[in-house]
Amino acid sequence: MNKEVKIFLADDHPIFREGLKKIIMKEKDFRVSGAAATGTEALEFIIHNKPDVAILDVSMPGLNGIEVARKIREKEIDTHPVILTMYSDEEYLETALENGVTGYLLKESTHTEIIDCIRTVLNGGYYVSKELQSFLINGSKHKNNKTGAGKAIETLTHTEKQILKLLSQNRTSAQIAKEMFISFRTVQNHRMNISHKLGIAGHNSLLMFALENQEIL
Amino acid sequence: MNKEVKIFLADDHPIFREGLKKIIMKEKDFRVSGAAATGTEALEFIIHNKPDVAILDVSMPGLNGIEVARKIREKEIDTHPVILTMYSDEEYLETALENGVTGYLLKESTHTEIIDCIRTVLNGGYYVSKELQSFLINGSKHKNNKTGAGKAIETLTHTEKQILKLLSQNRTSAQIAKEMFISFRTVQNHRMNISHKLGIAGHNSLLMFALENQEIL
DNA sequence: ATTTATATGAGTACTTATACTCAGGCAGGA
DNA sequence: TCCTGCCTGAGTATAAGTACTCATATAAAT
Repeated sequence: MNKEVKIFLADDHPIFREGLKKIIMKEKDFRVSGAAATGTEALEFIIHNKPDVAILDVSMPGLNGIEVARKIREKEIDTHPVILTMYSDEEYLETALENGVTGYLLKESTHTEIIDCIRTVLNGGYYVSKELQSFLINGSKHKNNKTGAGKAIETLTHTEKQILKLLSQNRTSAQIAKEMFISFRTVQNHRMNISHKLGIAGHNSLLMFALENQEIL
Repeated sequence: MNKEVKIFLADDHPIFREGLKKIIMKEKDFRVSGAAATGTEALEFIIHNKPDVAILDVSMPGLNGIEVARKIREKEIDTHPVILTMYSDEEYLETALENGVTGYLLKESTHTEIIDCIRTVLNGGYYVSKELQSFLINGSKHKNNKTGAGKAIETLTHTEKQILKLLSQNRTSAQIAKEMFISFRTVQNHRMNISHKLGIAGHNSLLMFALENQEIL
């Protein structure tokens, strides 16, 4: 592993680029081989220079970081894309993972986390920032939907859709049970089944889904 | 003018602090005399060390950058506060200027802009990032949609609004506590206080409110 | 006829949110 | 100085959701 690791940076904030560069250059075997402020520039550089790792901001002019990652995979370039973002947004993470991203960092990350992440993806592993790991638990296992929530909804049965609809009106399981003349345990079971079908998990995540999709239920 | 200029940095993102530090240290007469990740730490350092310039992030745990600036003026400390923020938000700029801020930079700023800004405020001048200067000229106010909820929201304190905002991103109390460096019991207390102020009660009702009003938080 | 999907119900454990209570610290105003 | 508002933290109790397990019944599909 004594070869020098080429790392590329893309972020539209000059200060951030400087900070990242400084952190990376503290590692003796790492080298910053280039930097860009837009997704388009980034992709061009990556295609021509094939760095080992590309650290990509999500919000950039032109292509965003996730789109750059997708292009990297489409063109079968041997560069590990690492996403670096301000927000701990579940949806971004999922989309990123679906597009071949193997490292996902928040800008709150410490030096150690950044270096850990780079080394992990270099070794072929996945690295997701601690704050986001709760989202990950079910996300990568099954389900490749989420690009079209509508598709996933179609796999739900009539009863399940009915429960989702009532959920979106902020009813509790007990209230739904009463309205549907079934046990509240049955409602809970349906909720779990729905969550599994949709590939979601965690507190309130089903409620959030119901709210976001209430017009197509 | 041959005295060394002491500059202090406050930002909760380690990468950003590194980047800023690097940019500032390229100037021979500038020195980074300290850095902090929270507003409270920042204020303490500024009081004790009285740097010439304090570069303050807006969104930080504890006090935010603008609050730190206000404290600096209240305590009549001879430090020039410079606000550094992600968002080109008119309201923030106004509040900042009202609180004695003489420099207002966006995180998109280039090296040159940052250095220019520091030199300008050192000379007693005002520096506002180009992207924001339009707001200064036509001091227009196109806000205030008092939808009833809007009025209630205005009675909330800054901390309460921050918690509501995080809630709207589907964070749990424990996650919010971690992000704000406070106990999750305190978060729960804030949630109860918010509910009382807004006149709402019951499971998920606060989450629902946060979701419905997330764009005006 | 066996499998499969669906609907129903329950046991158990754990996490999270709501709803009270109380209290200390700190800053600003009357 | 006292009072008030805000932030902080905790004790206790209850309600609700999540996450697994298991079981039964029925209808449709193979």
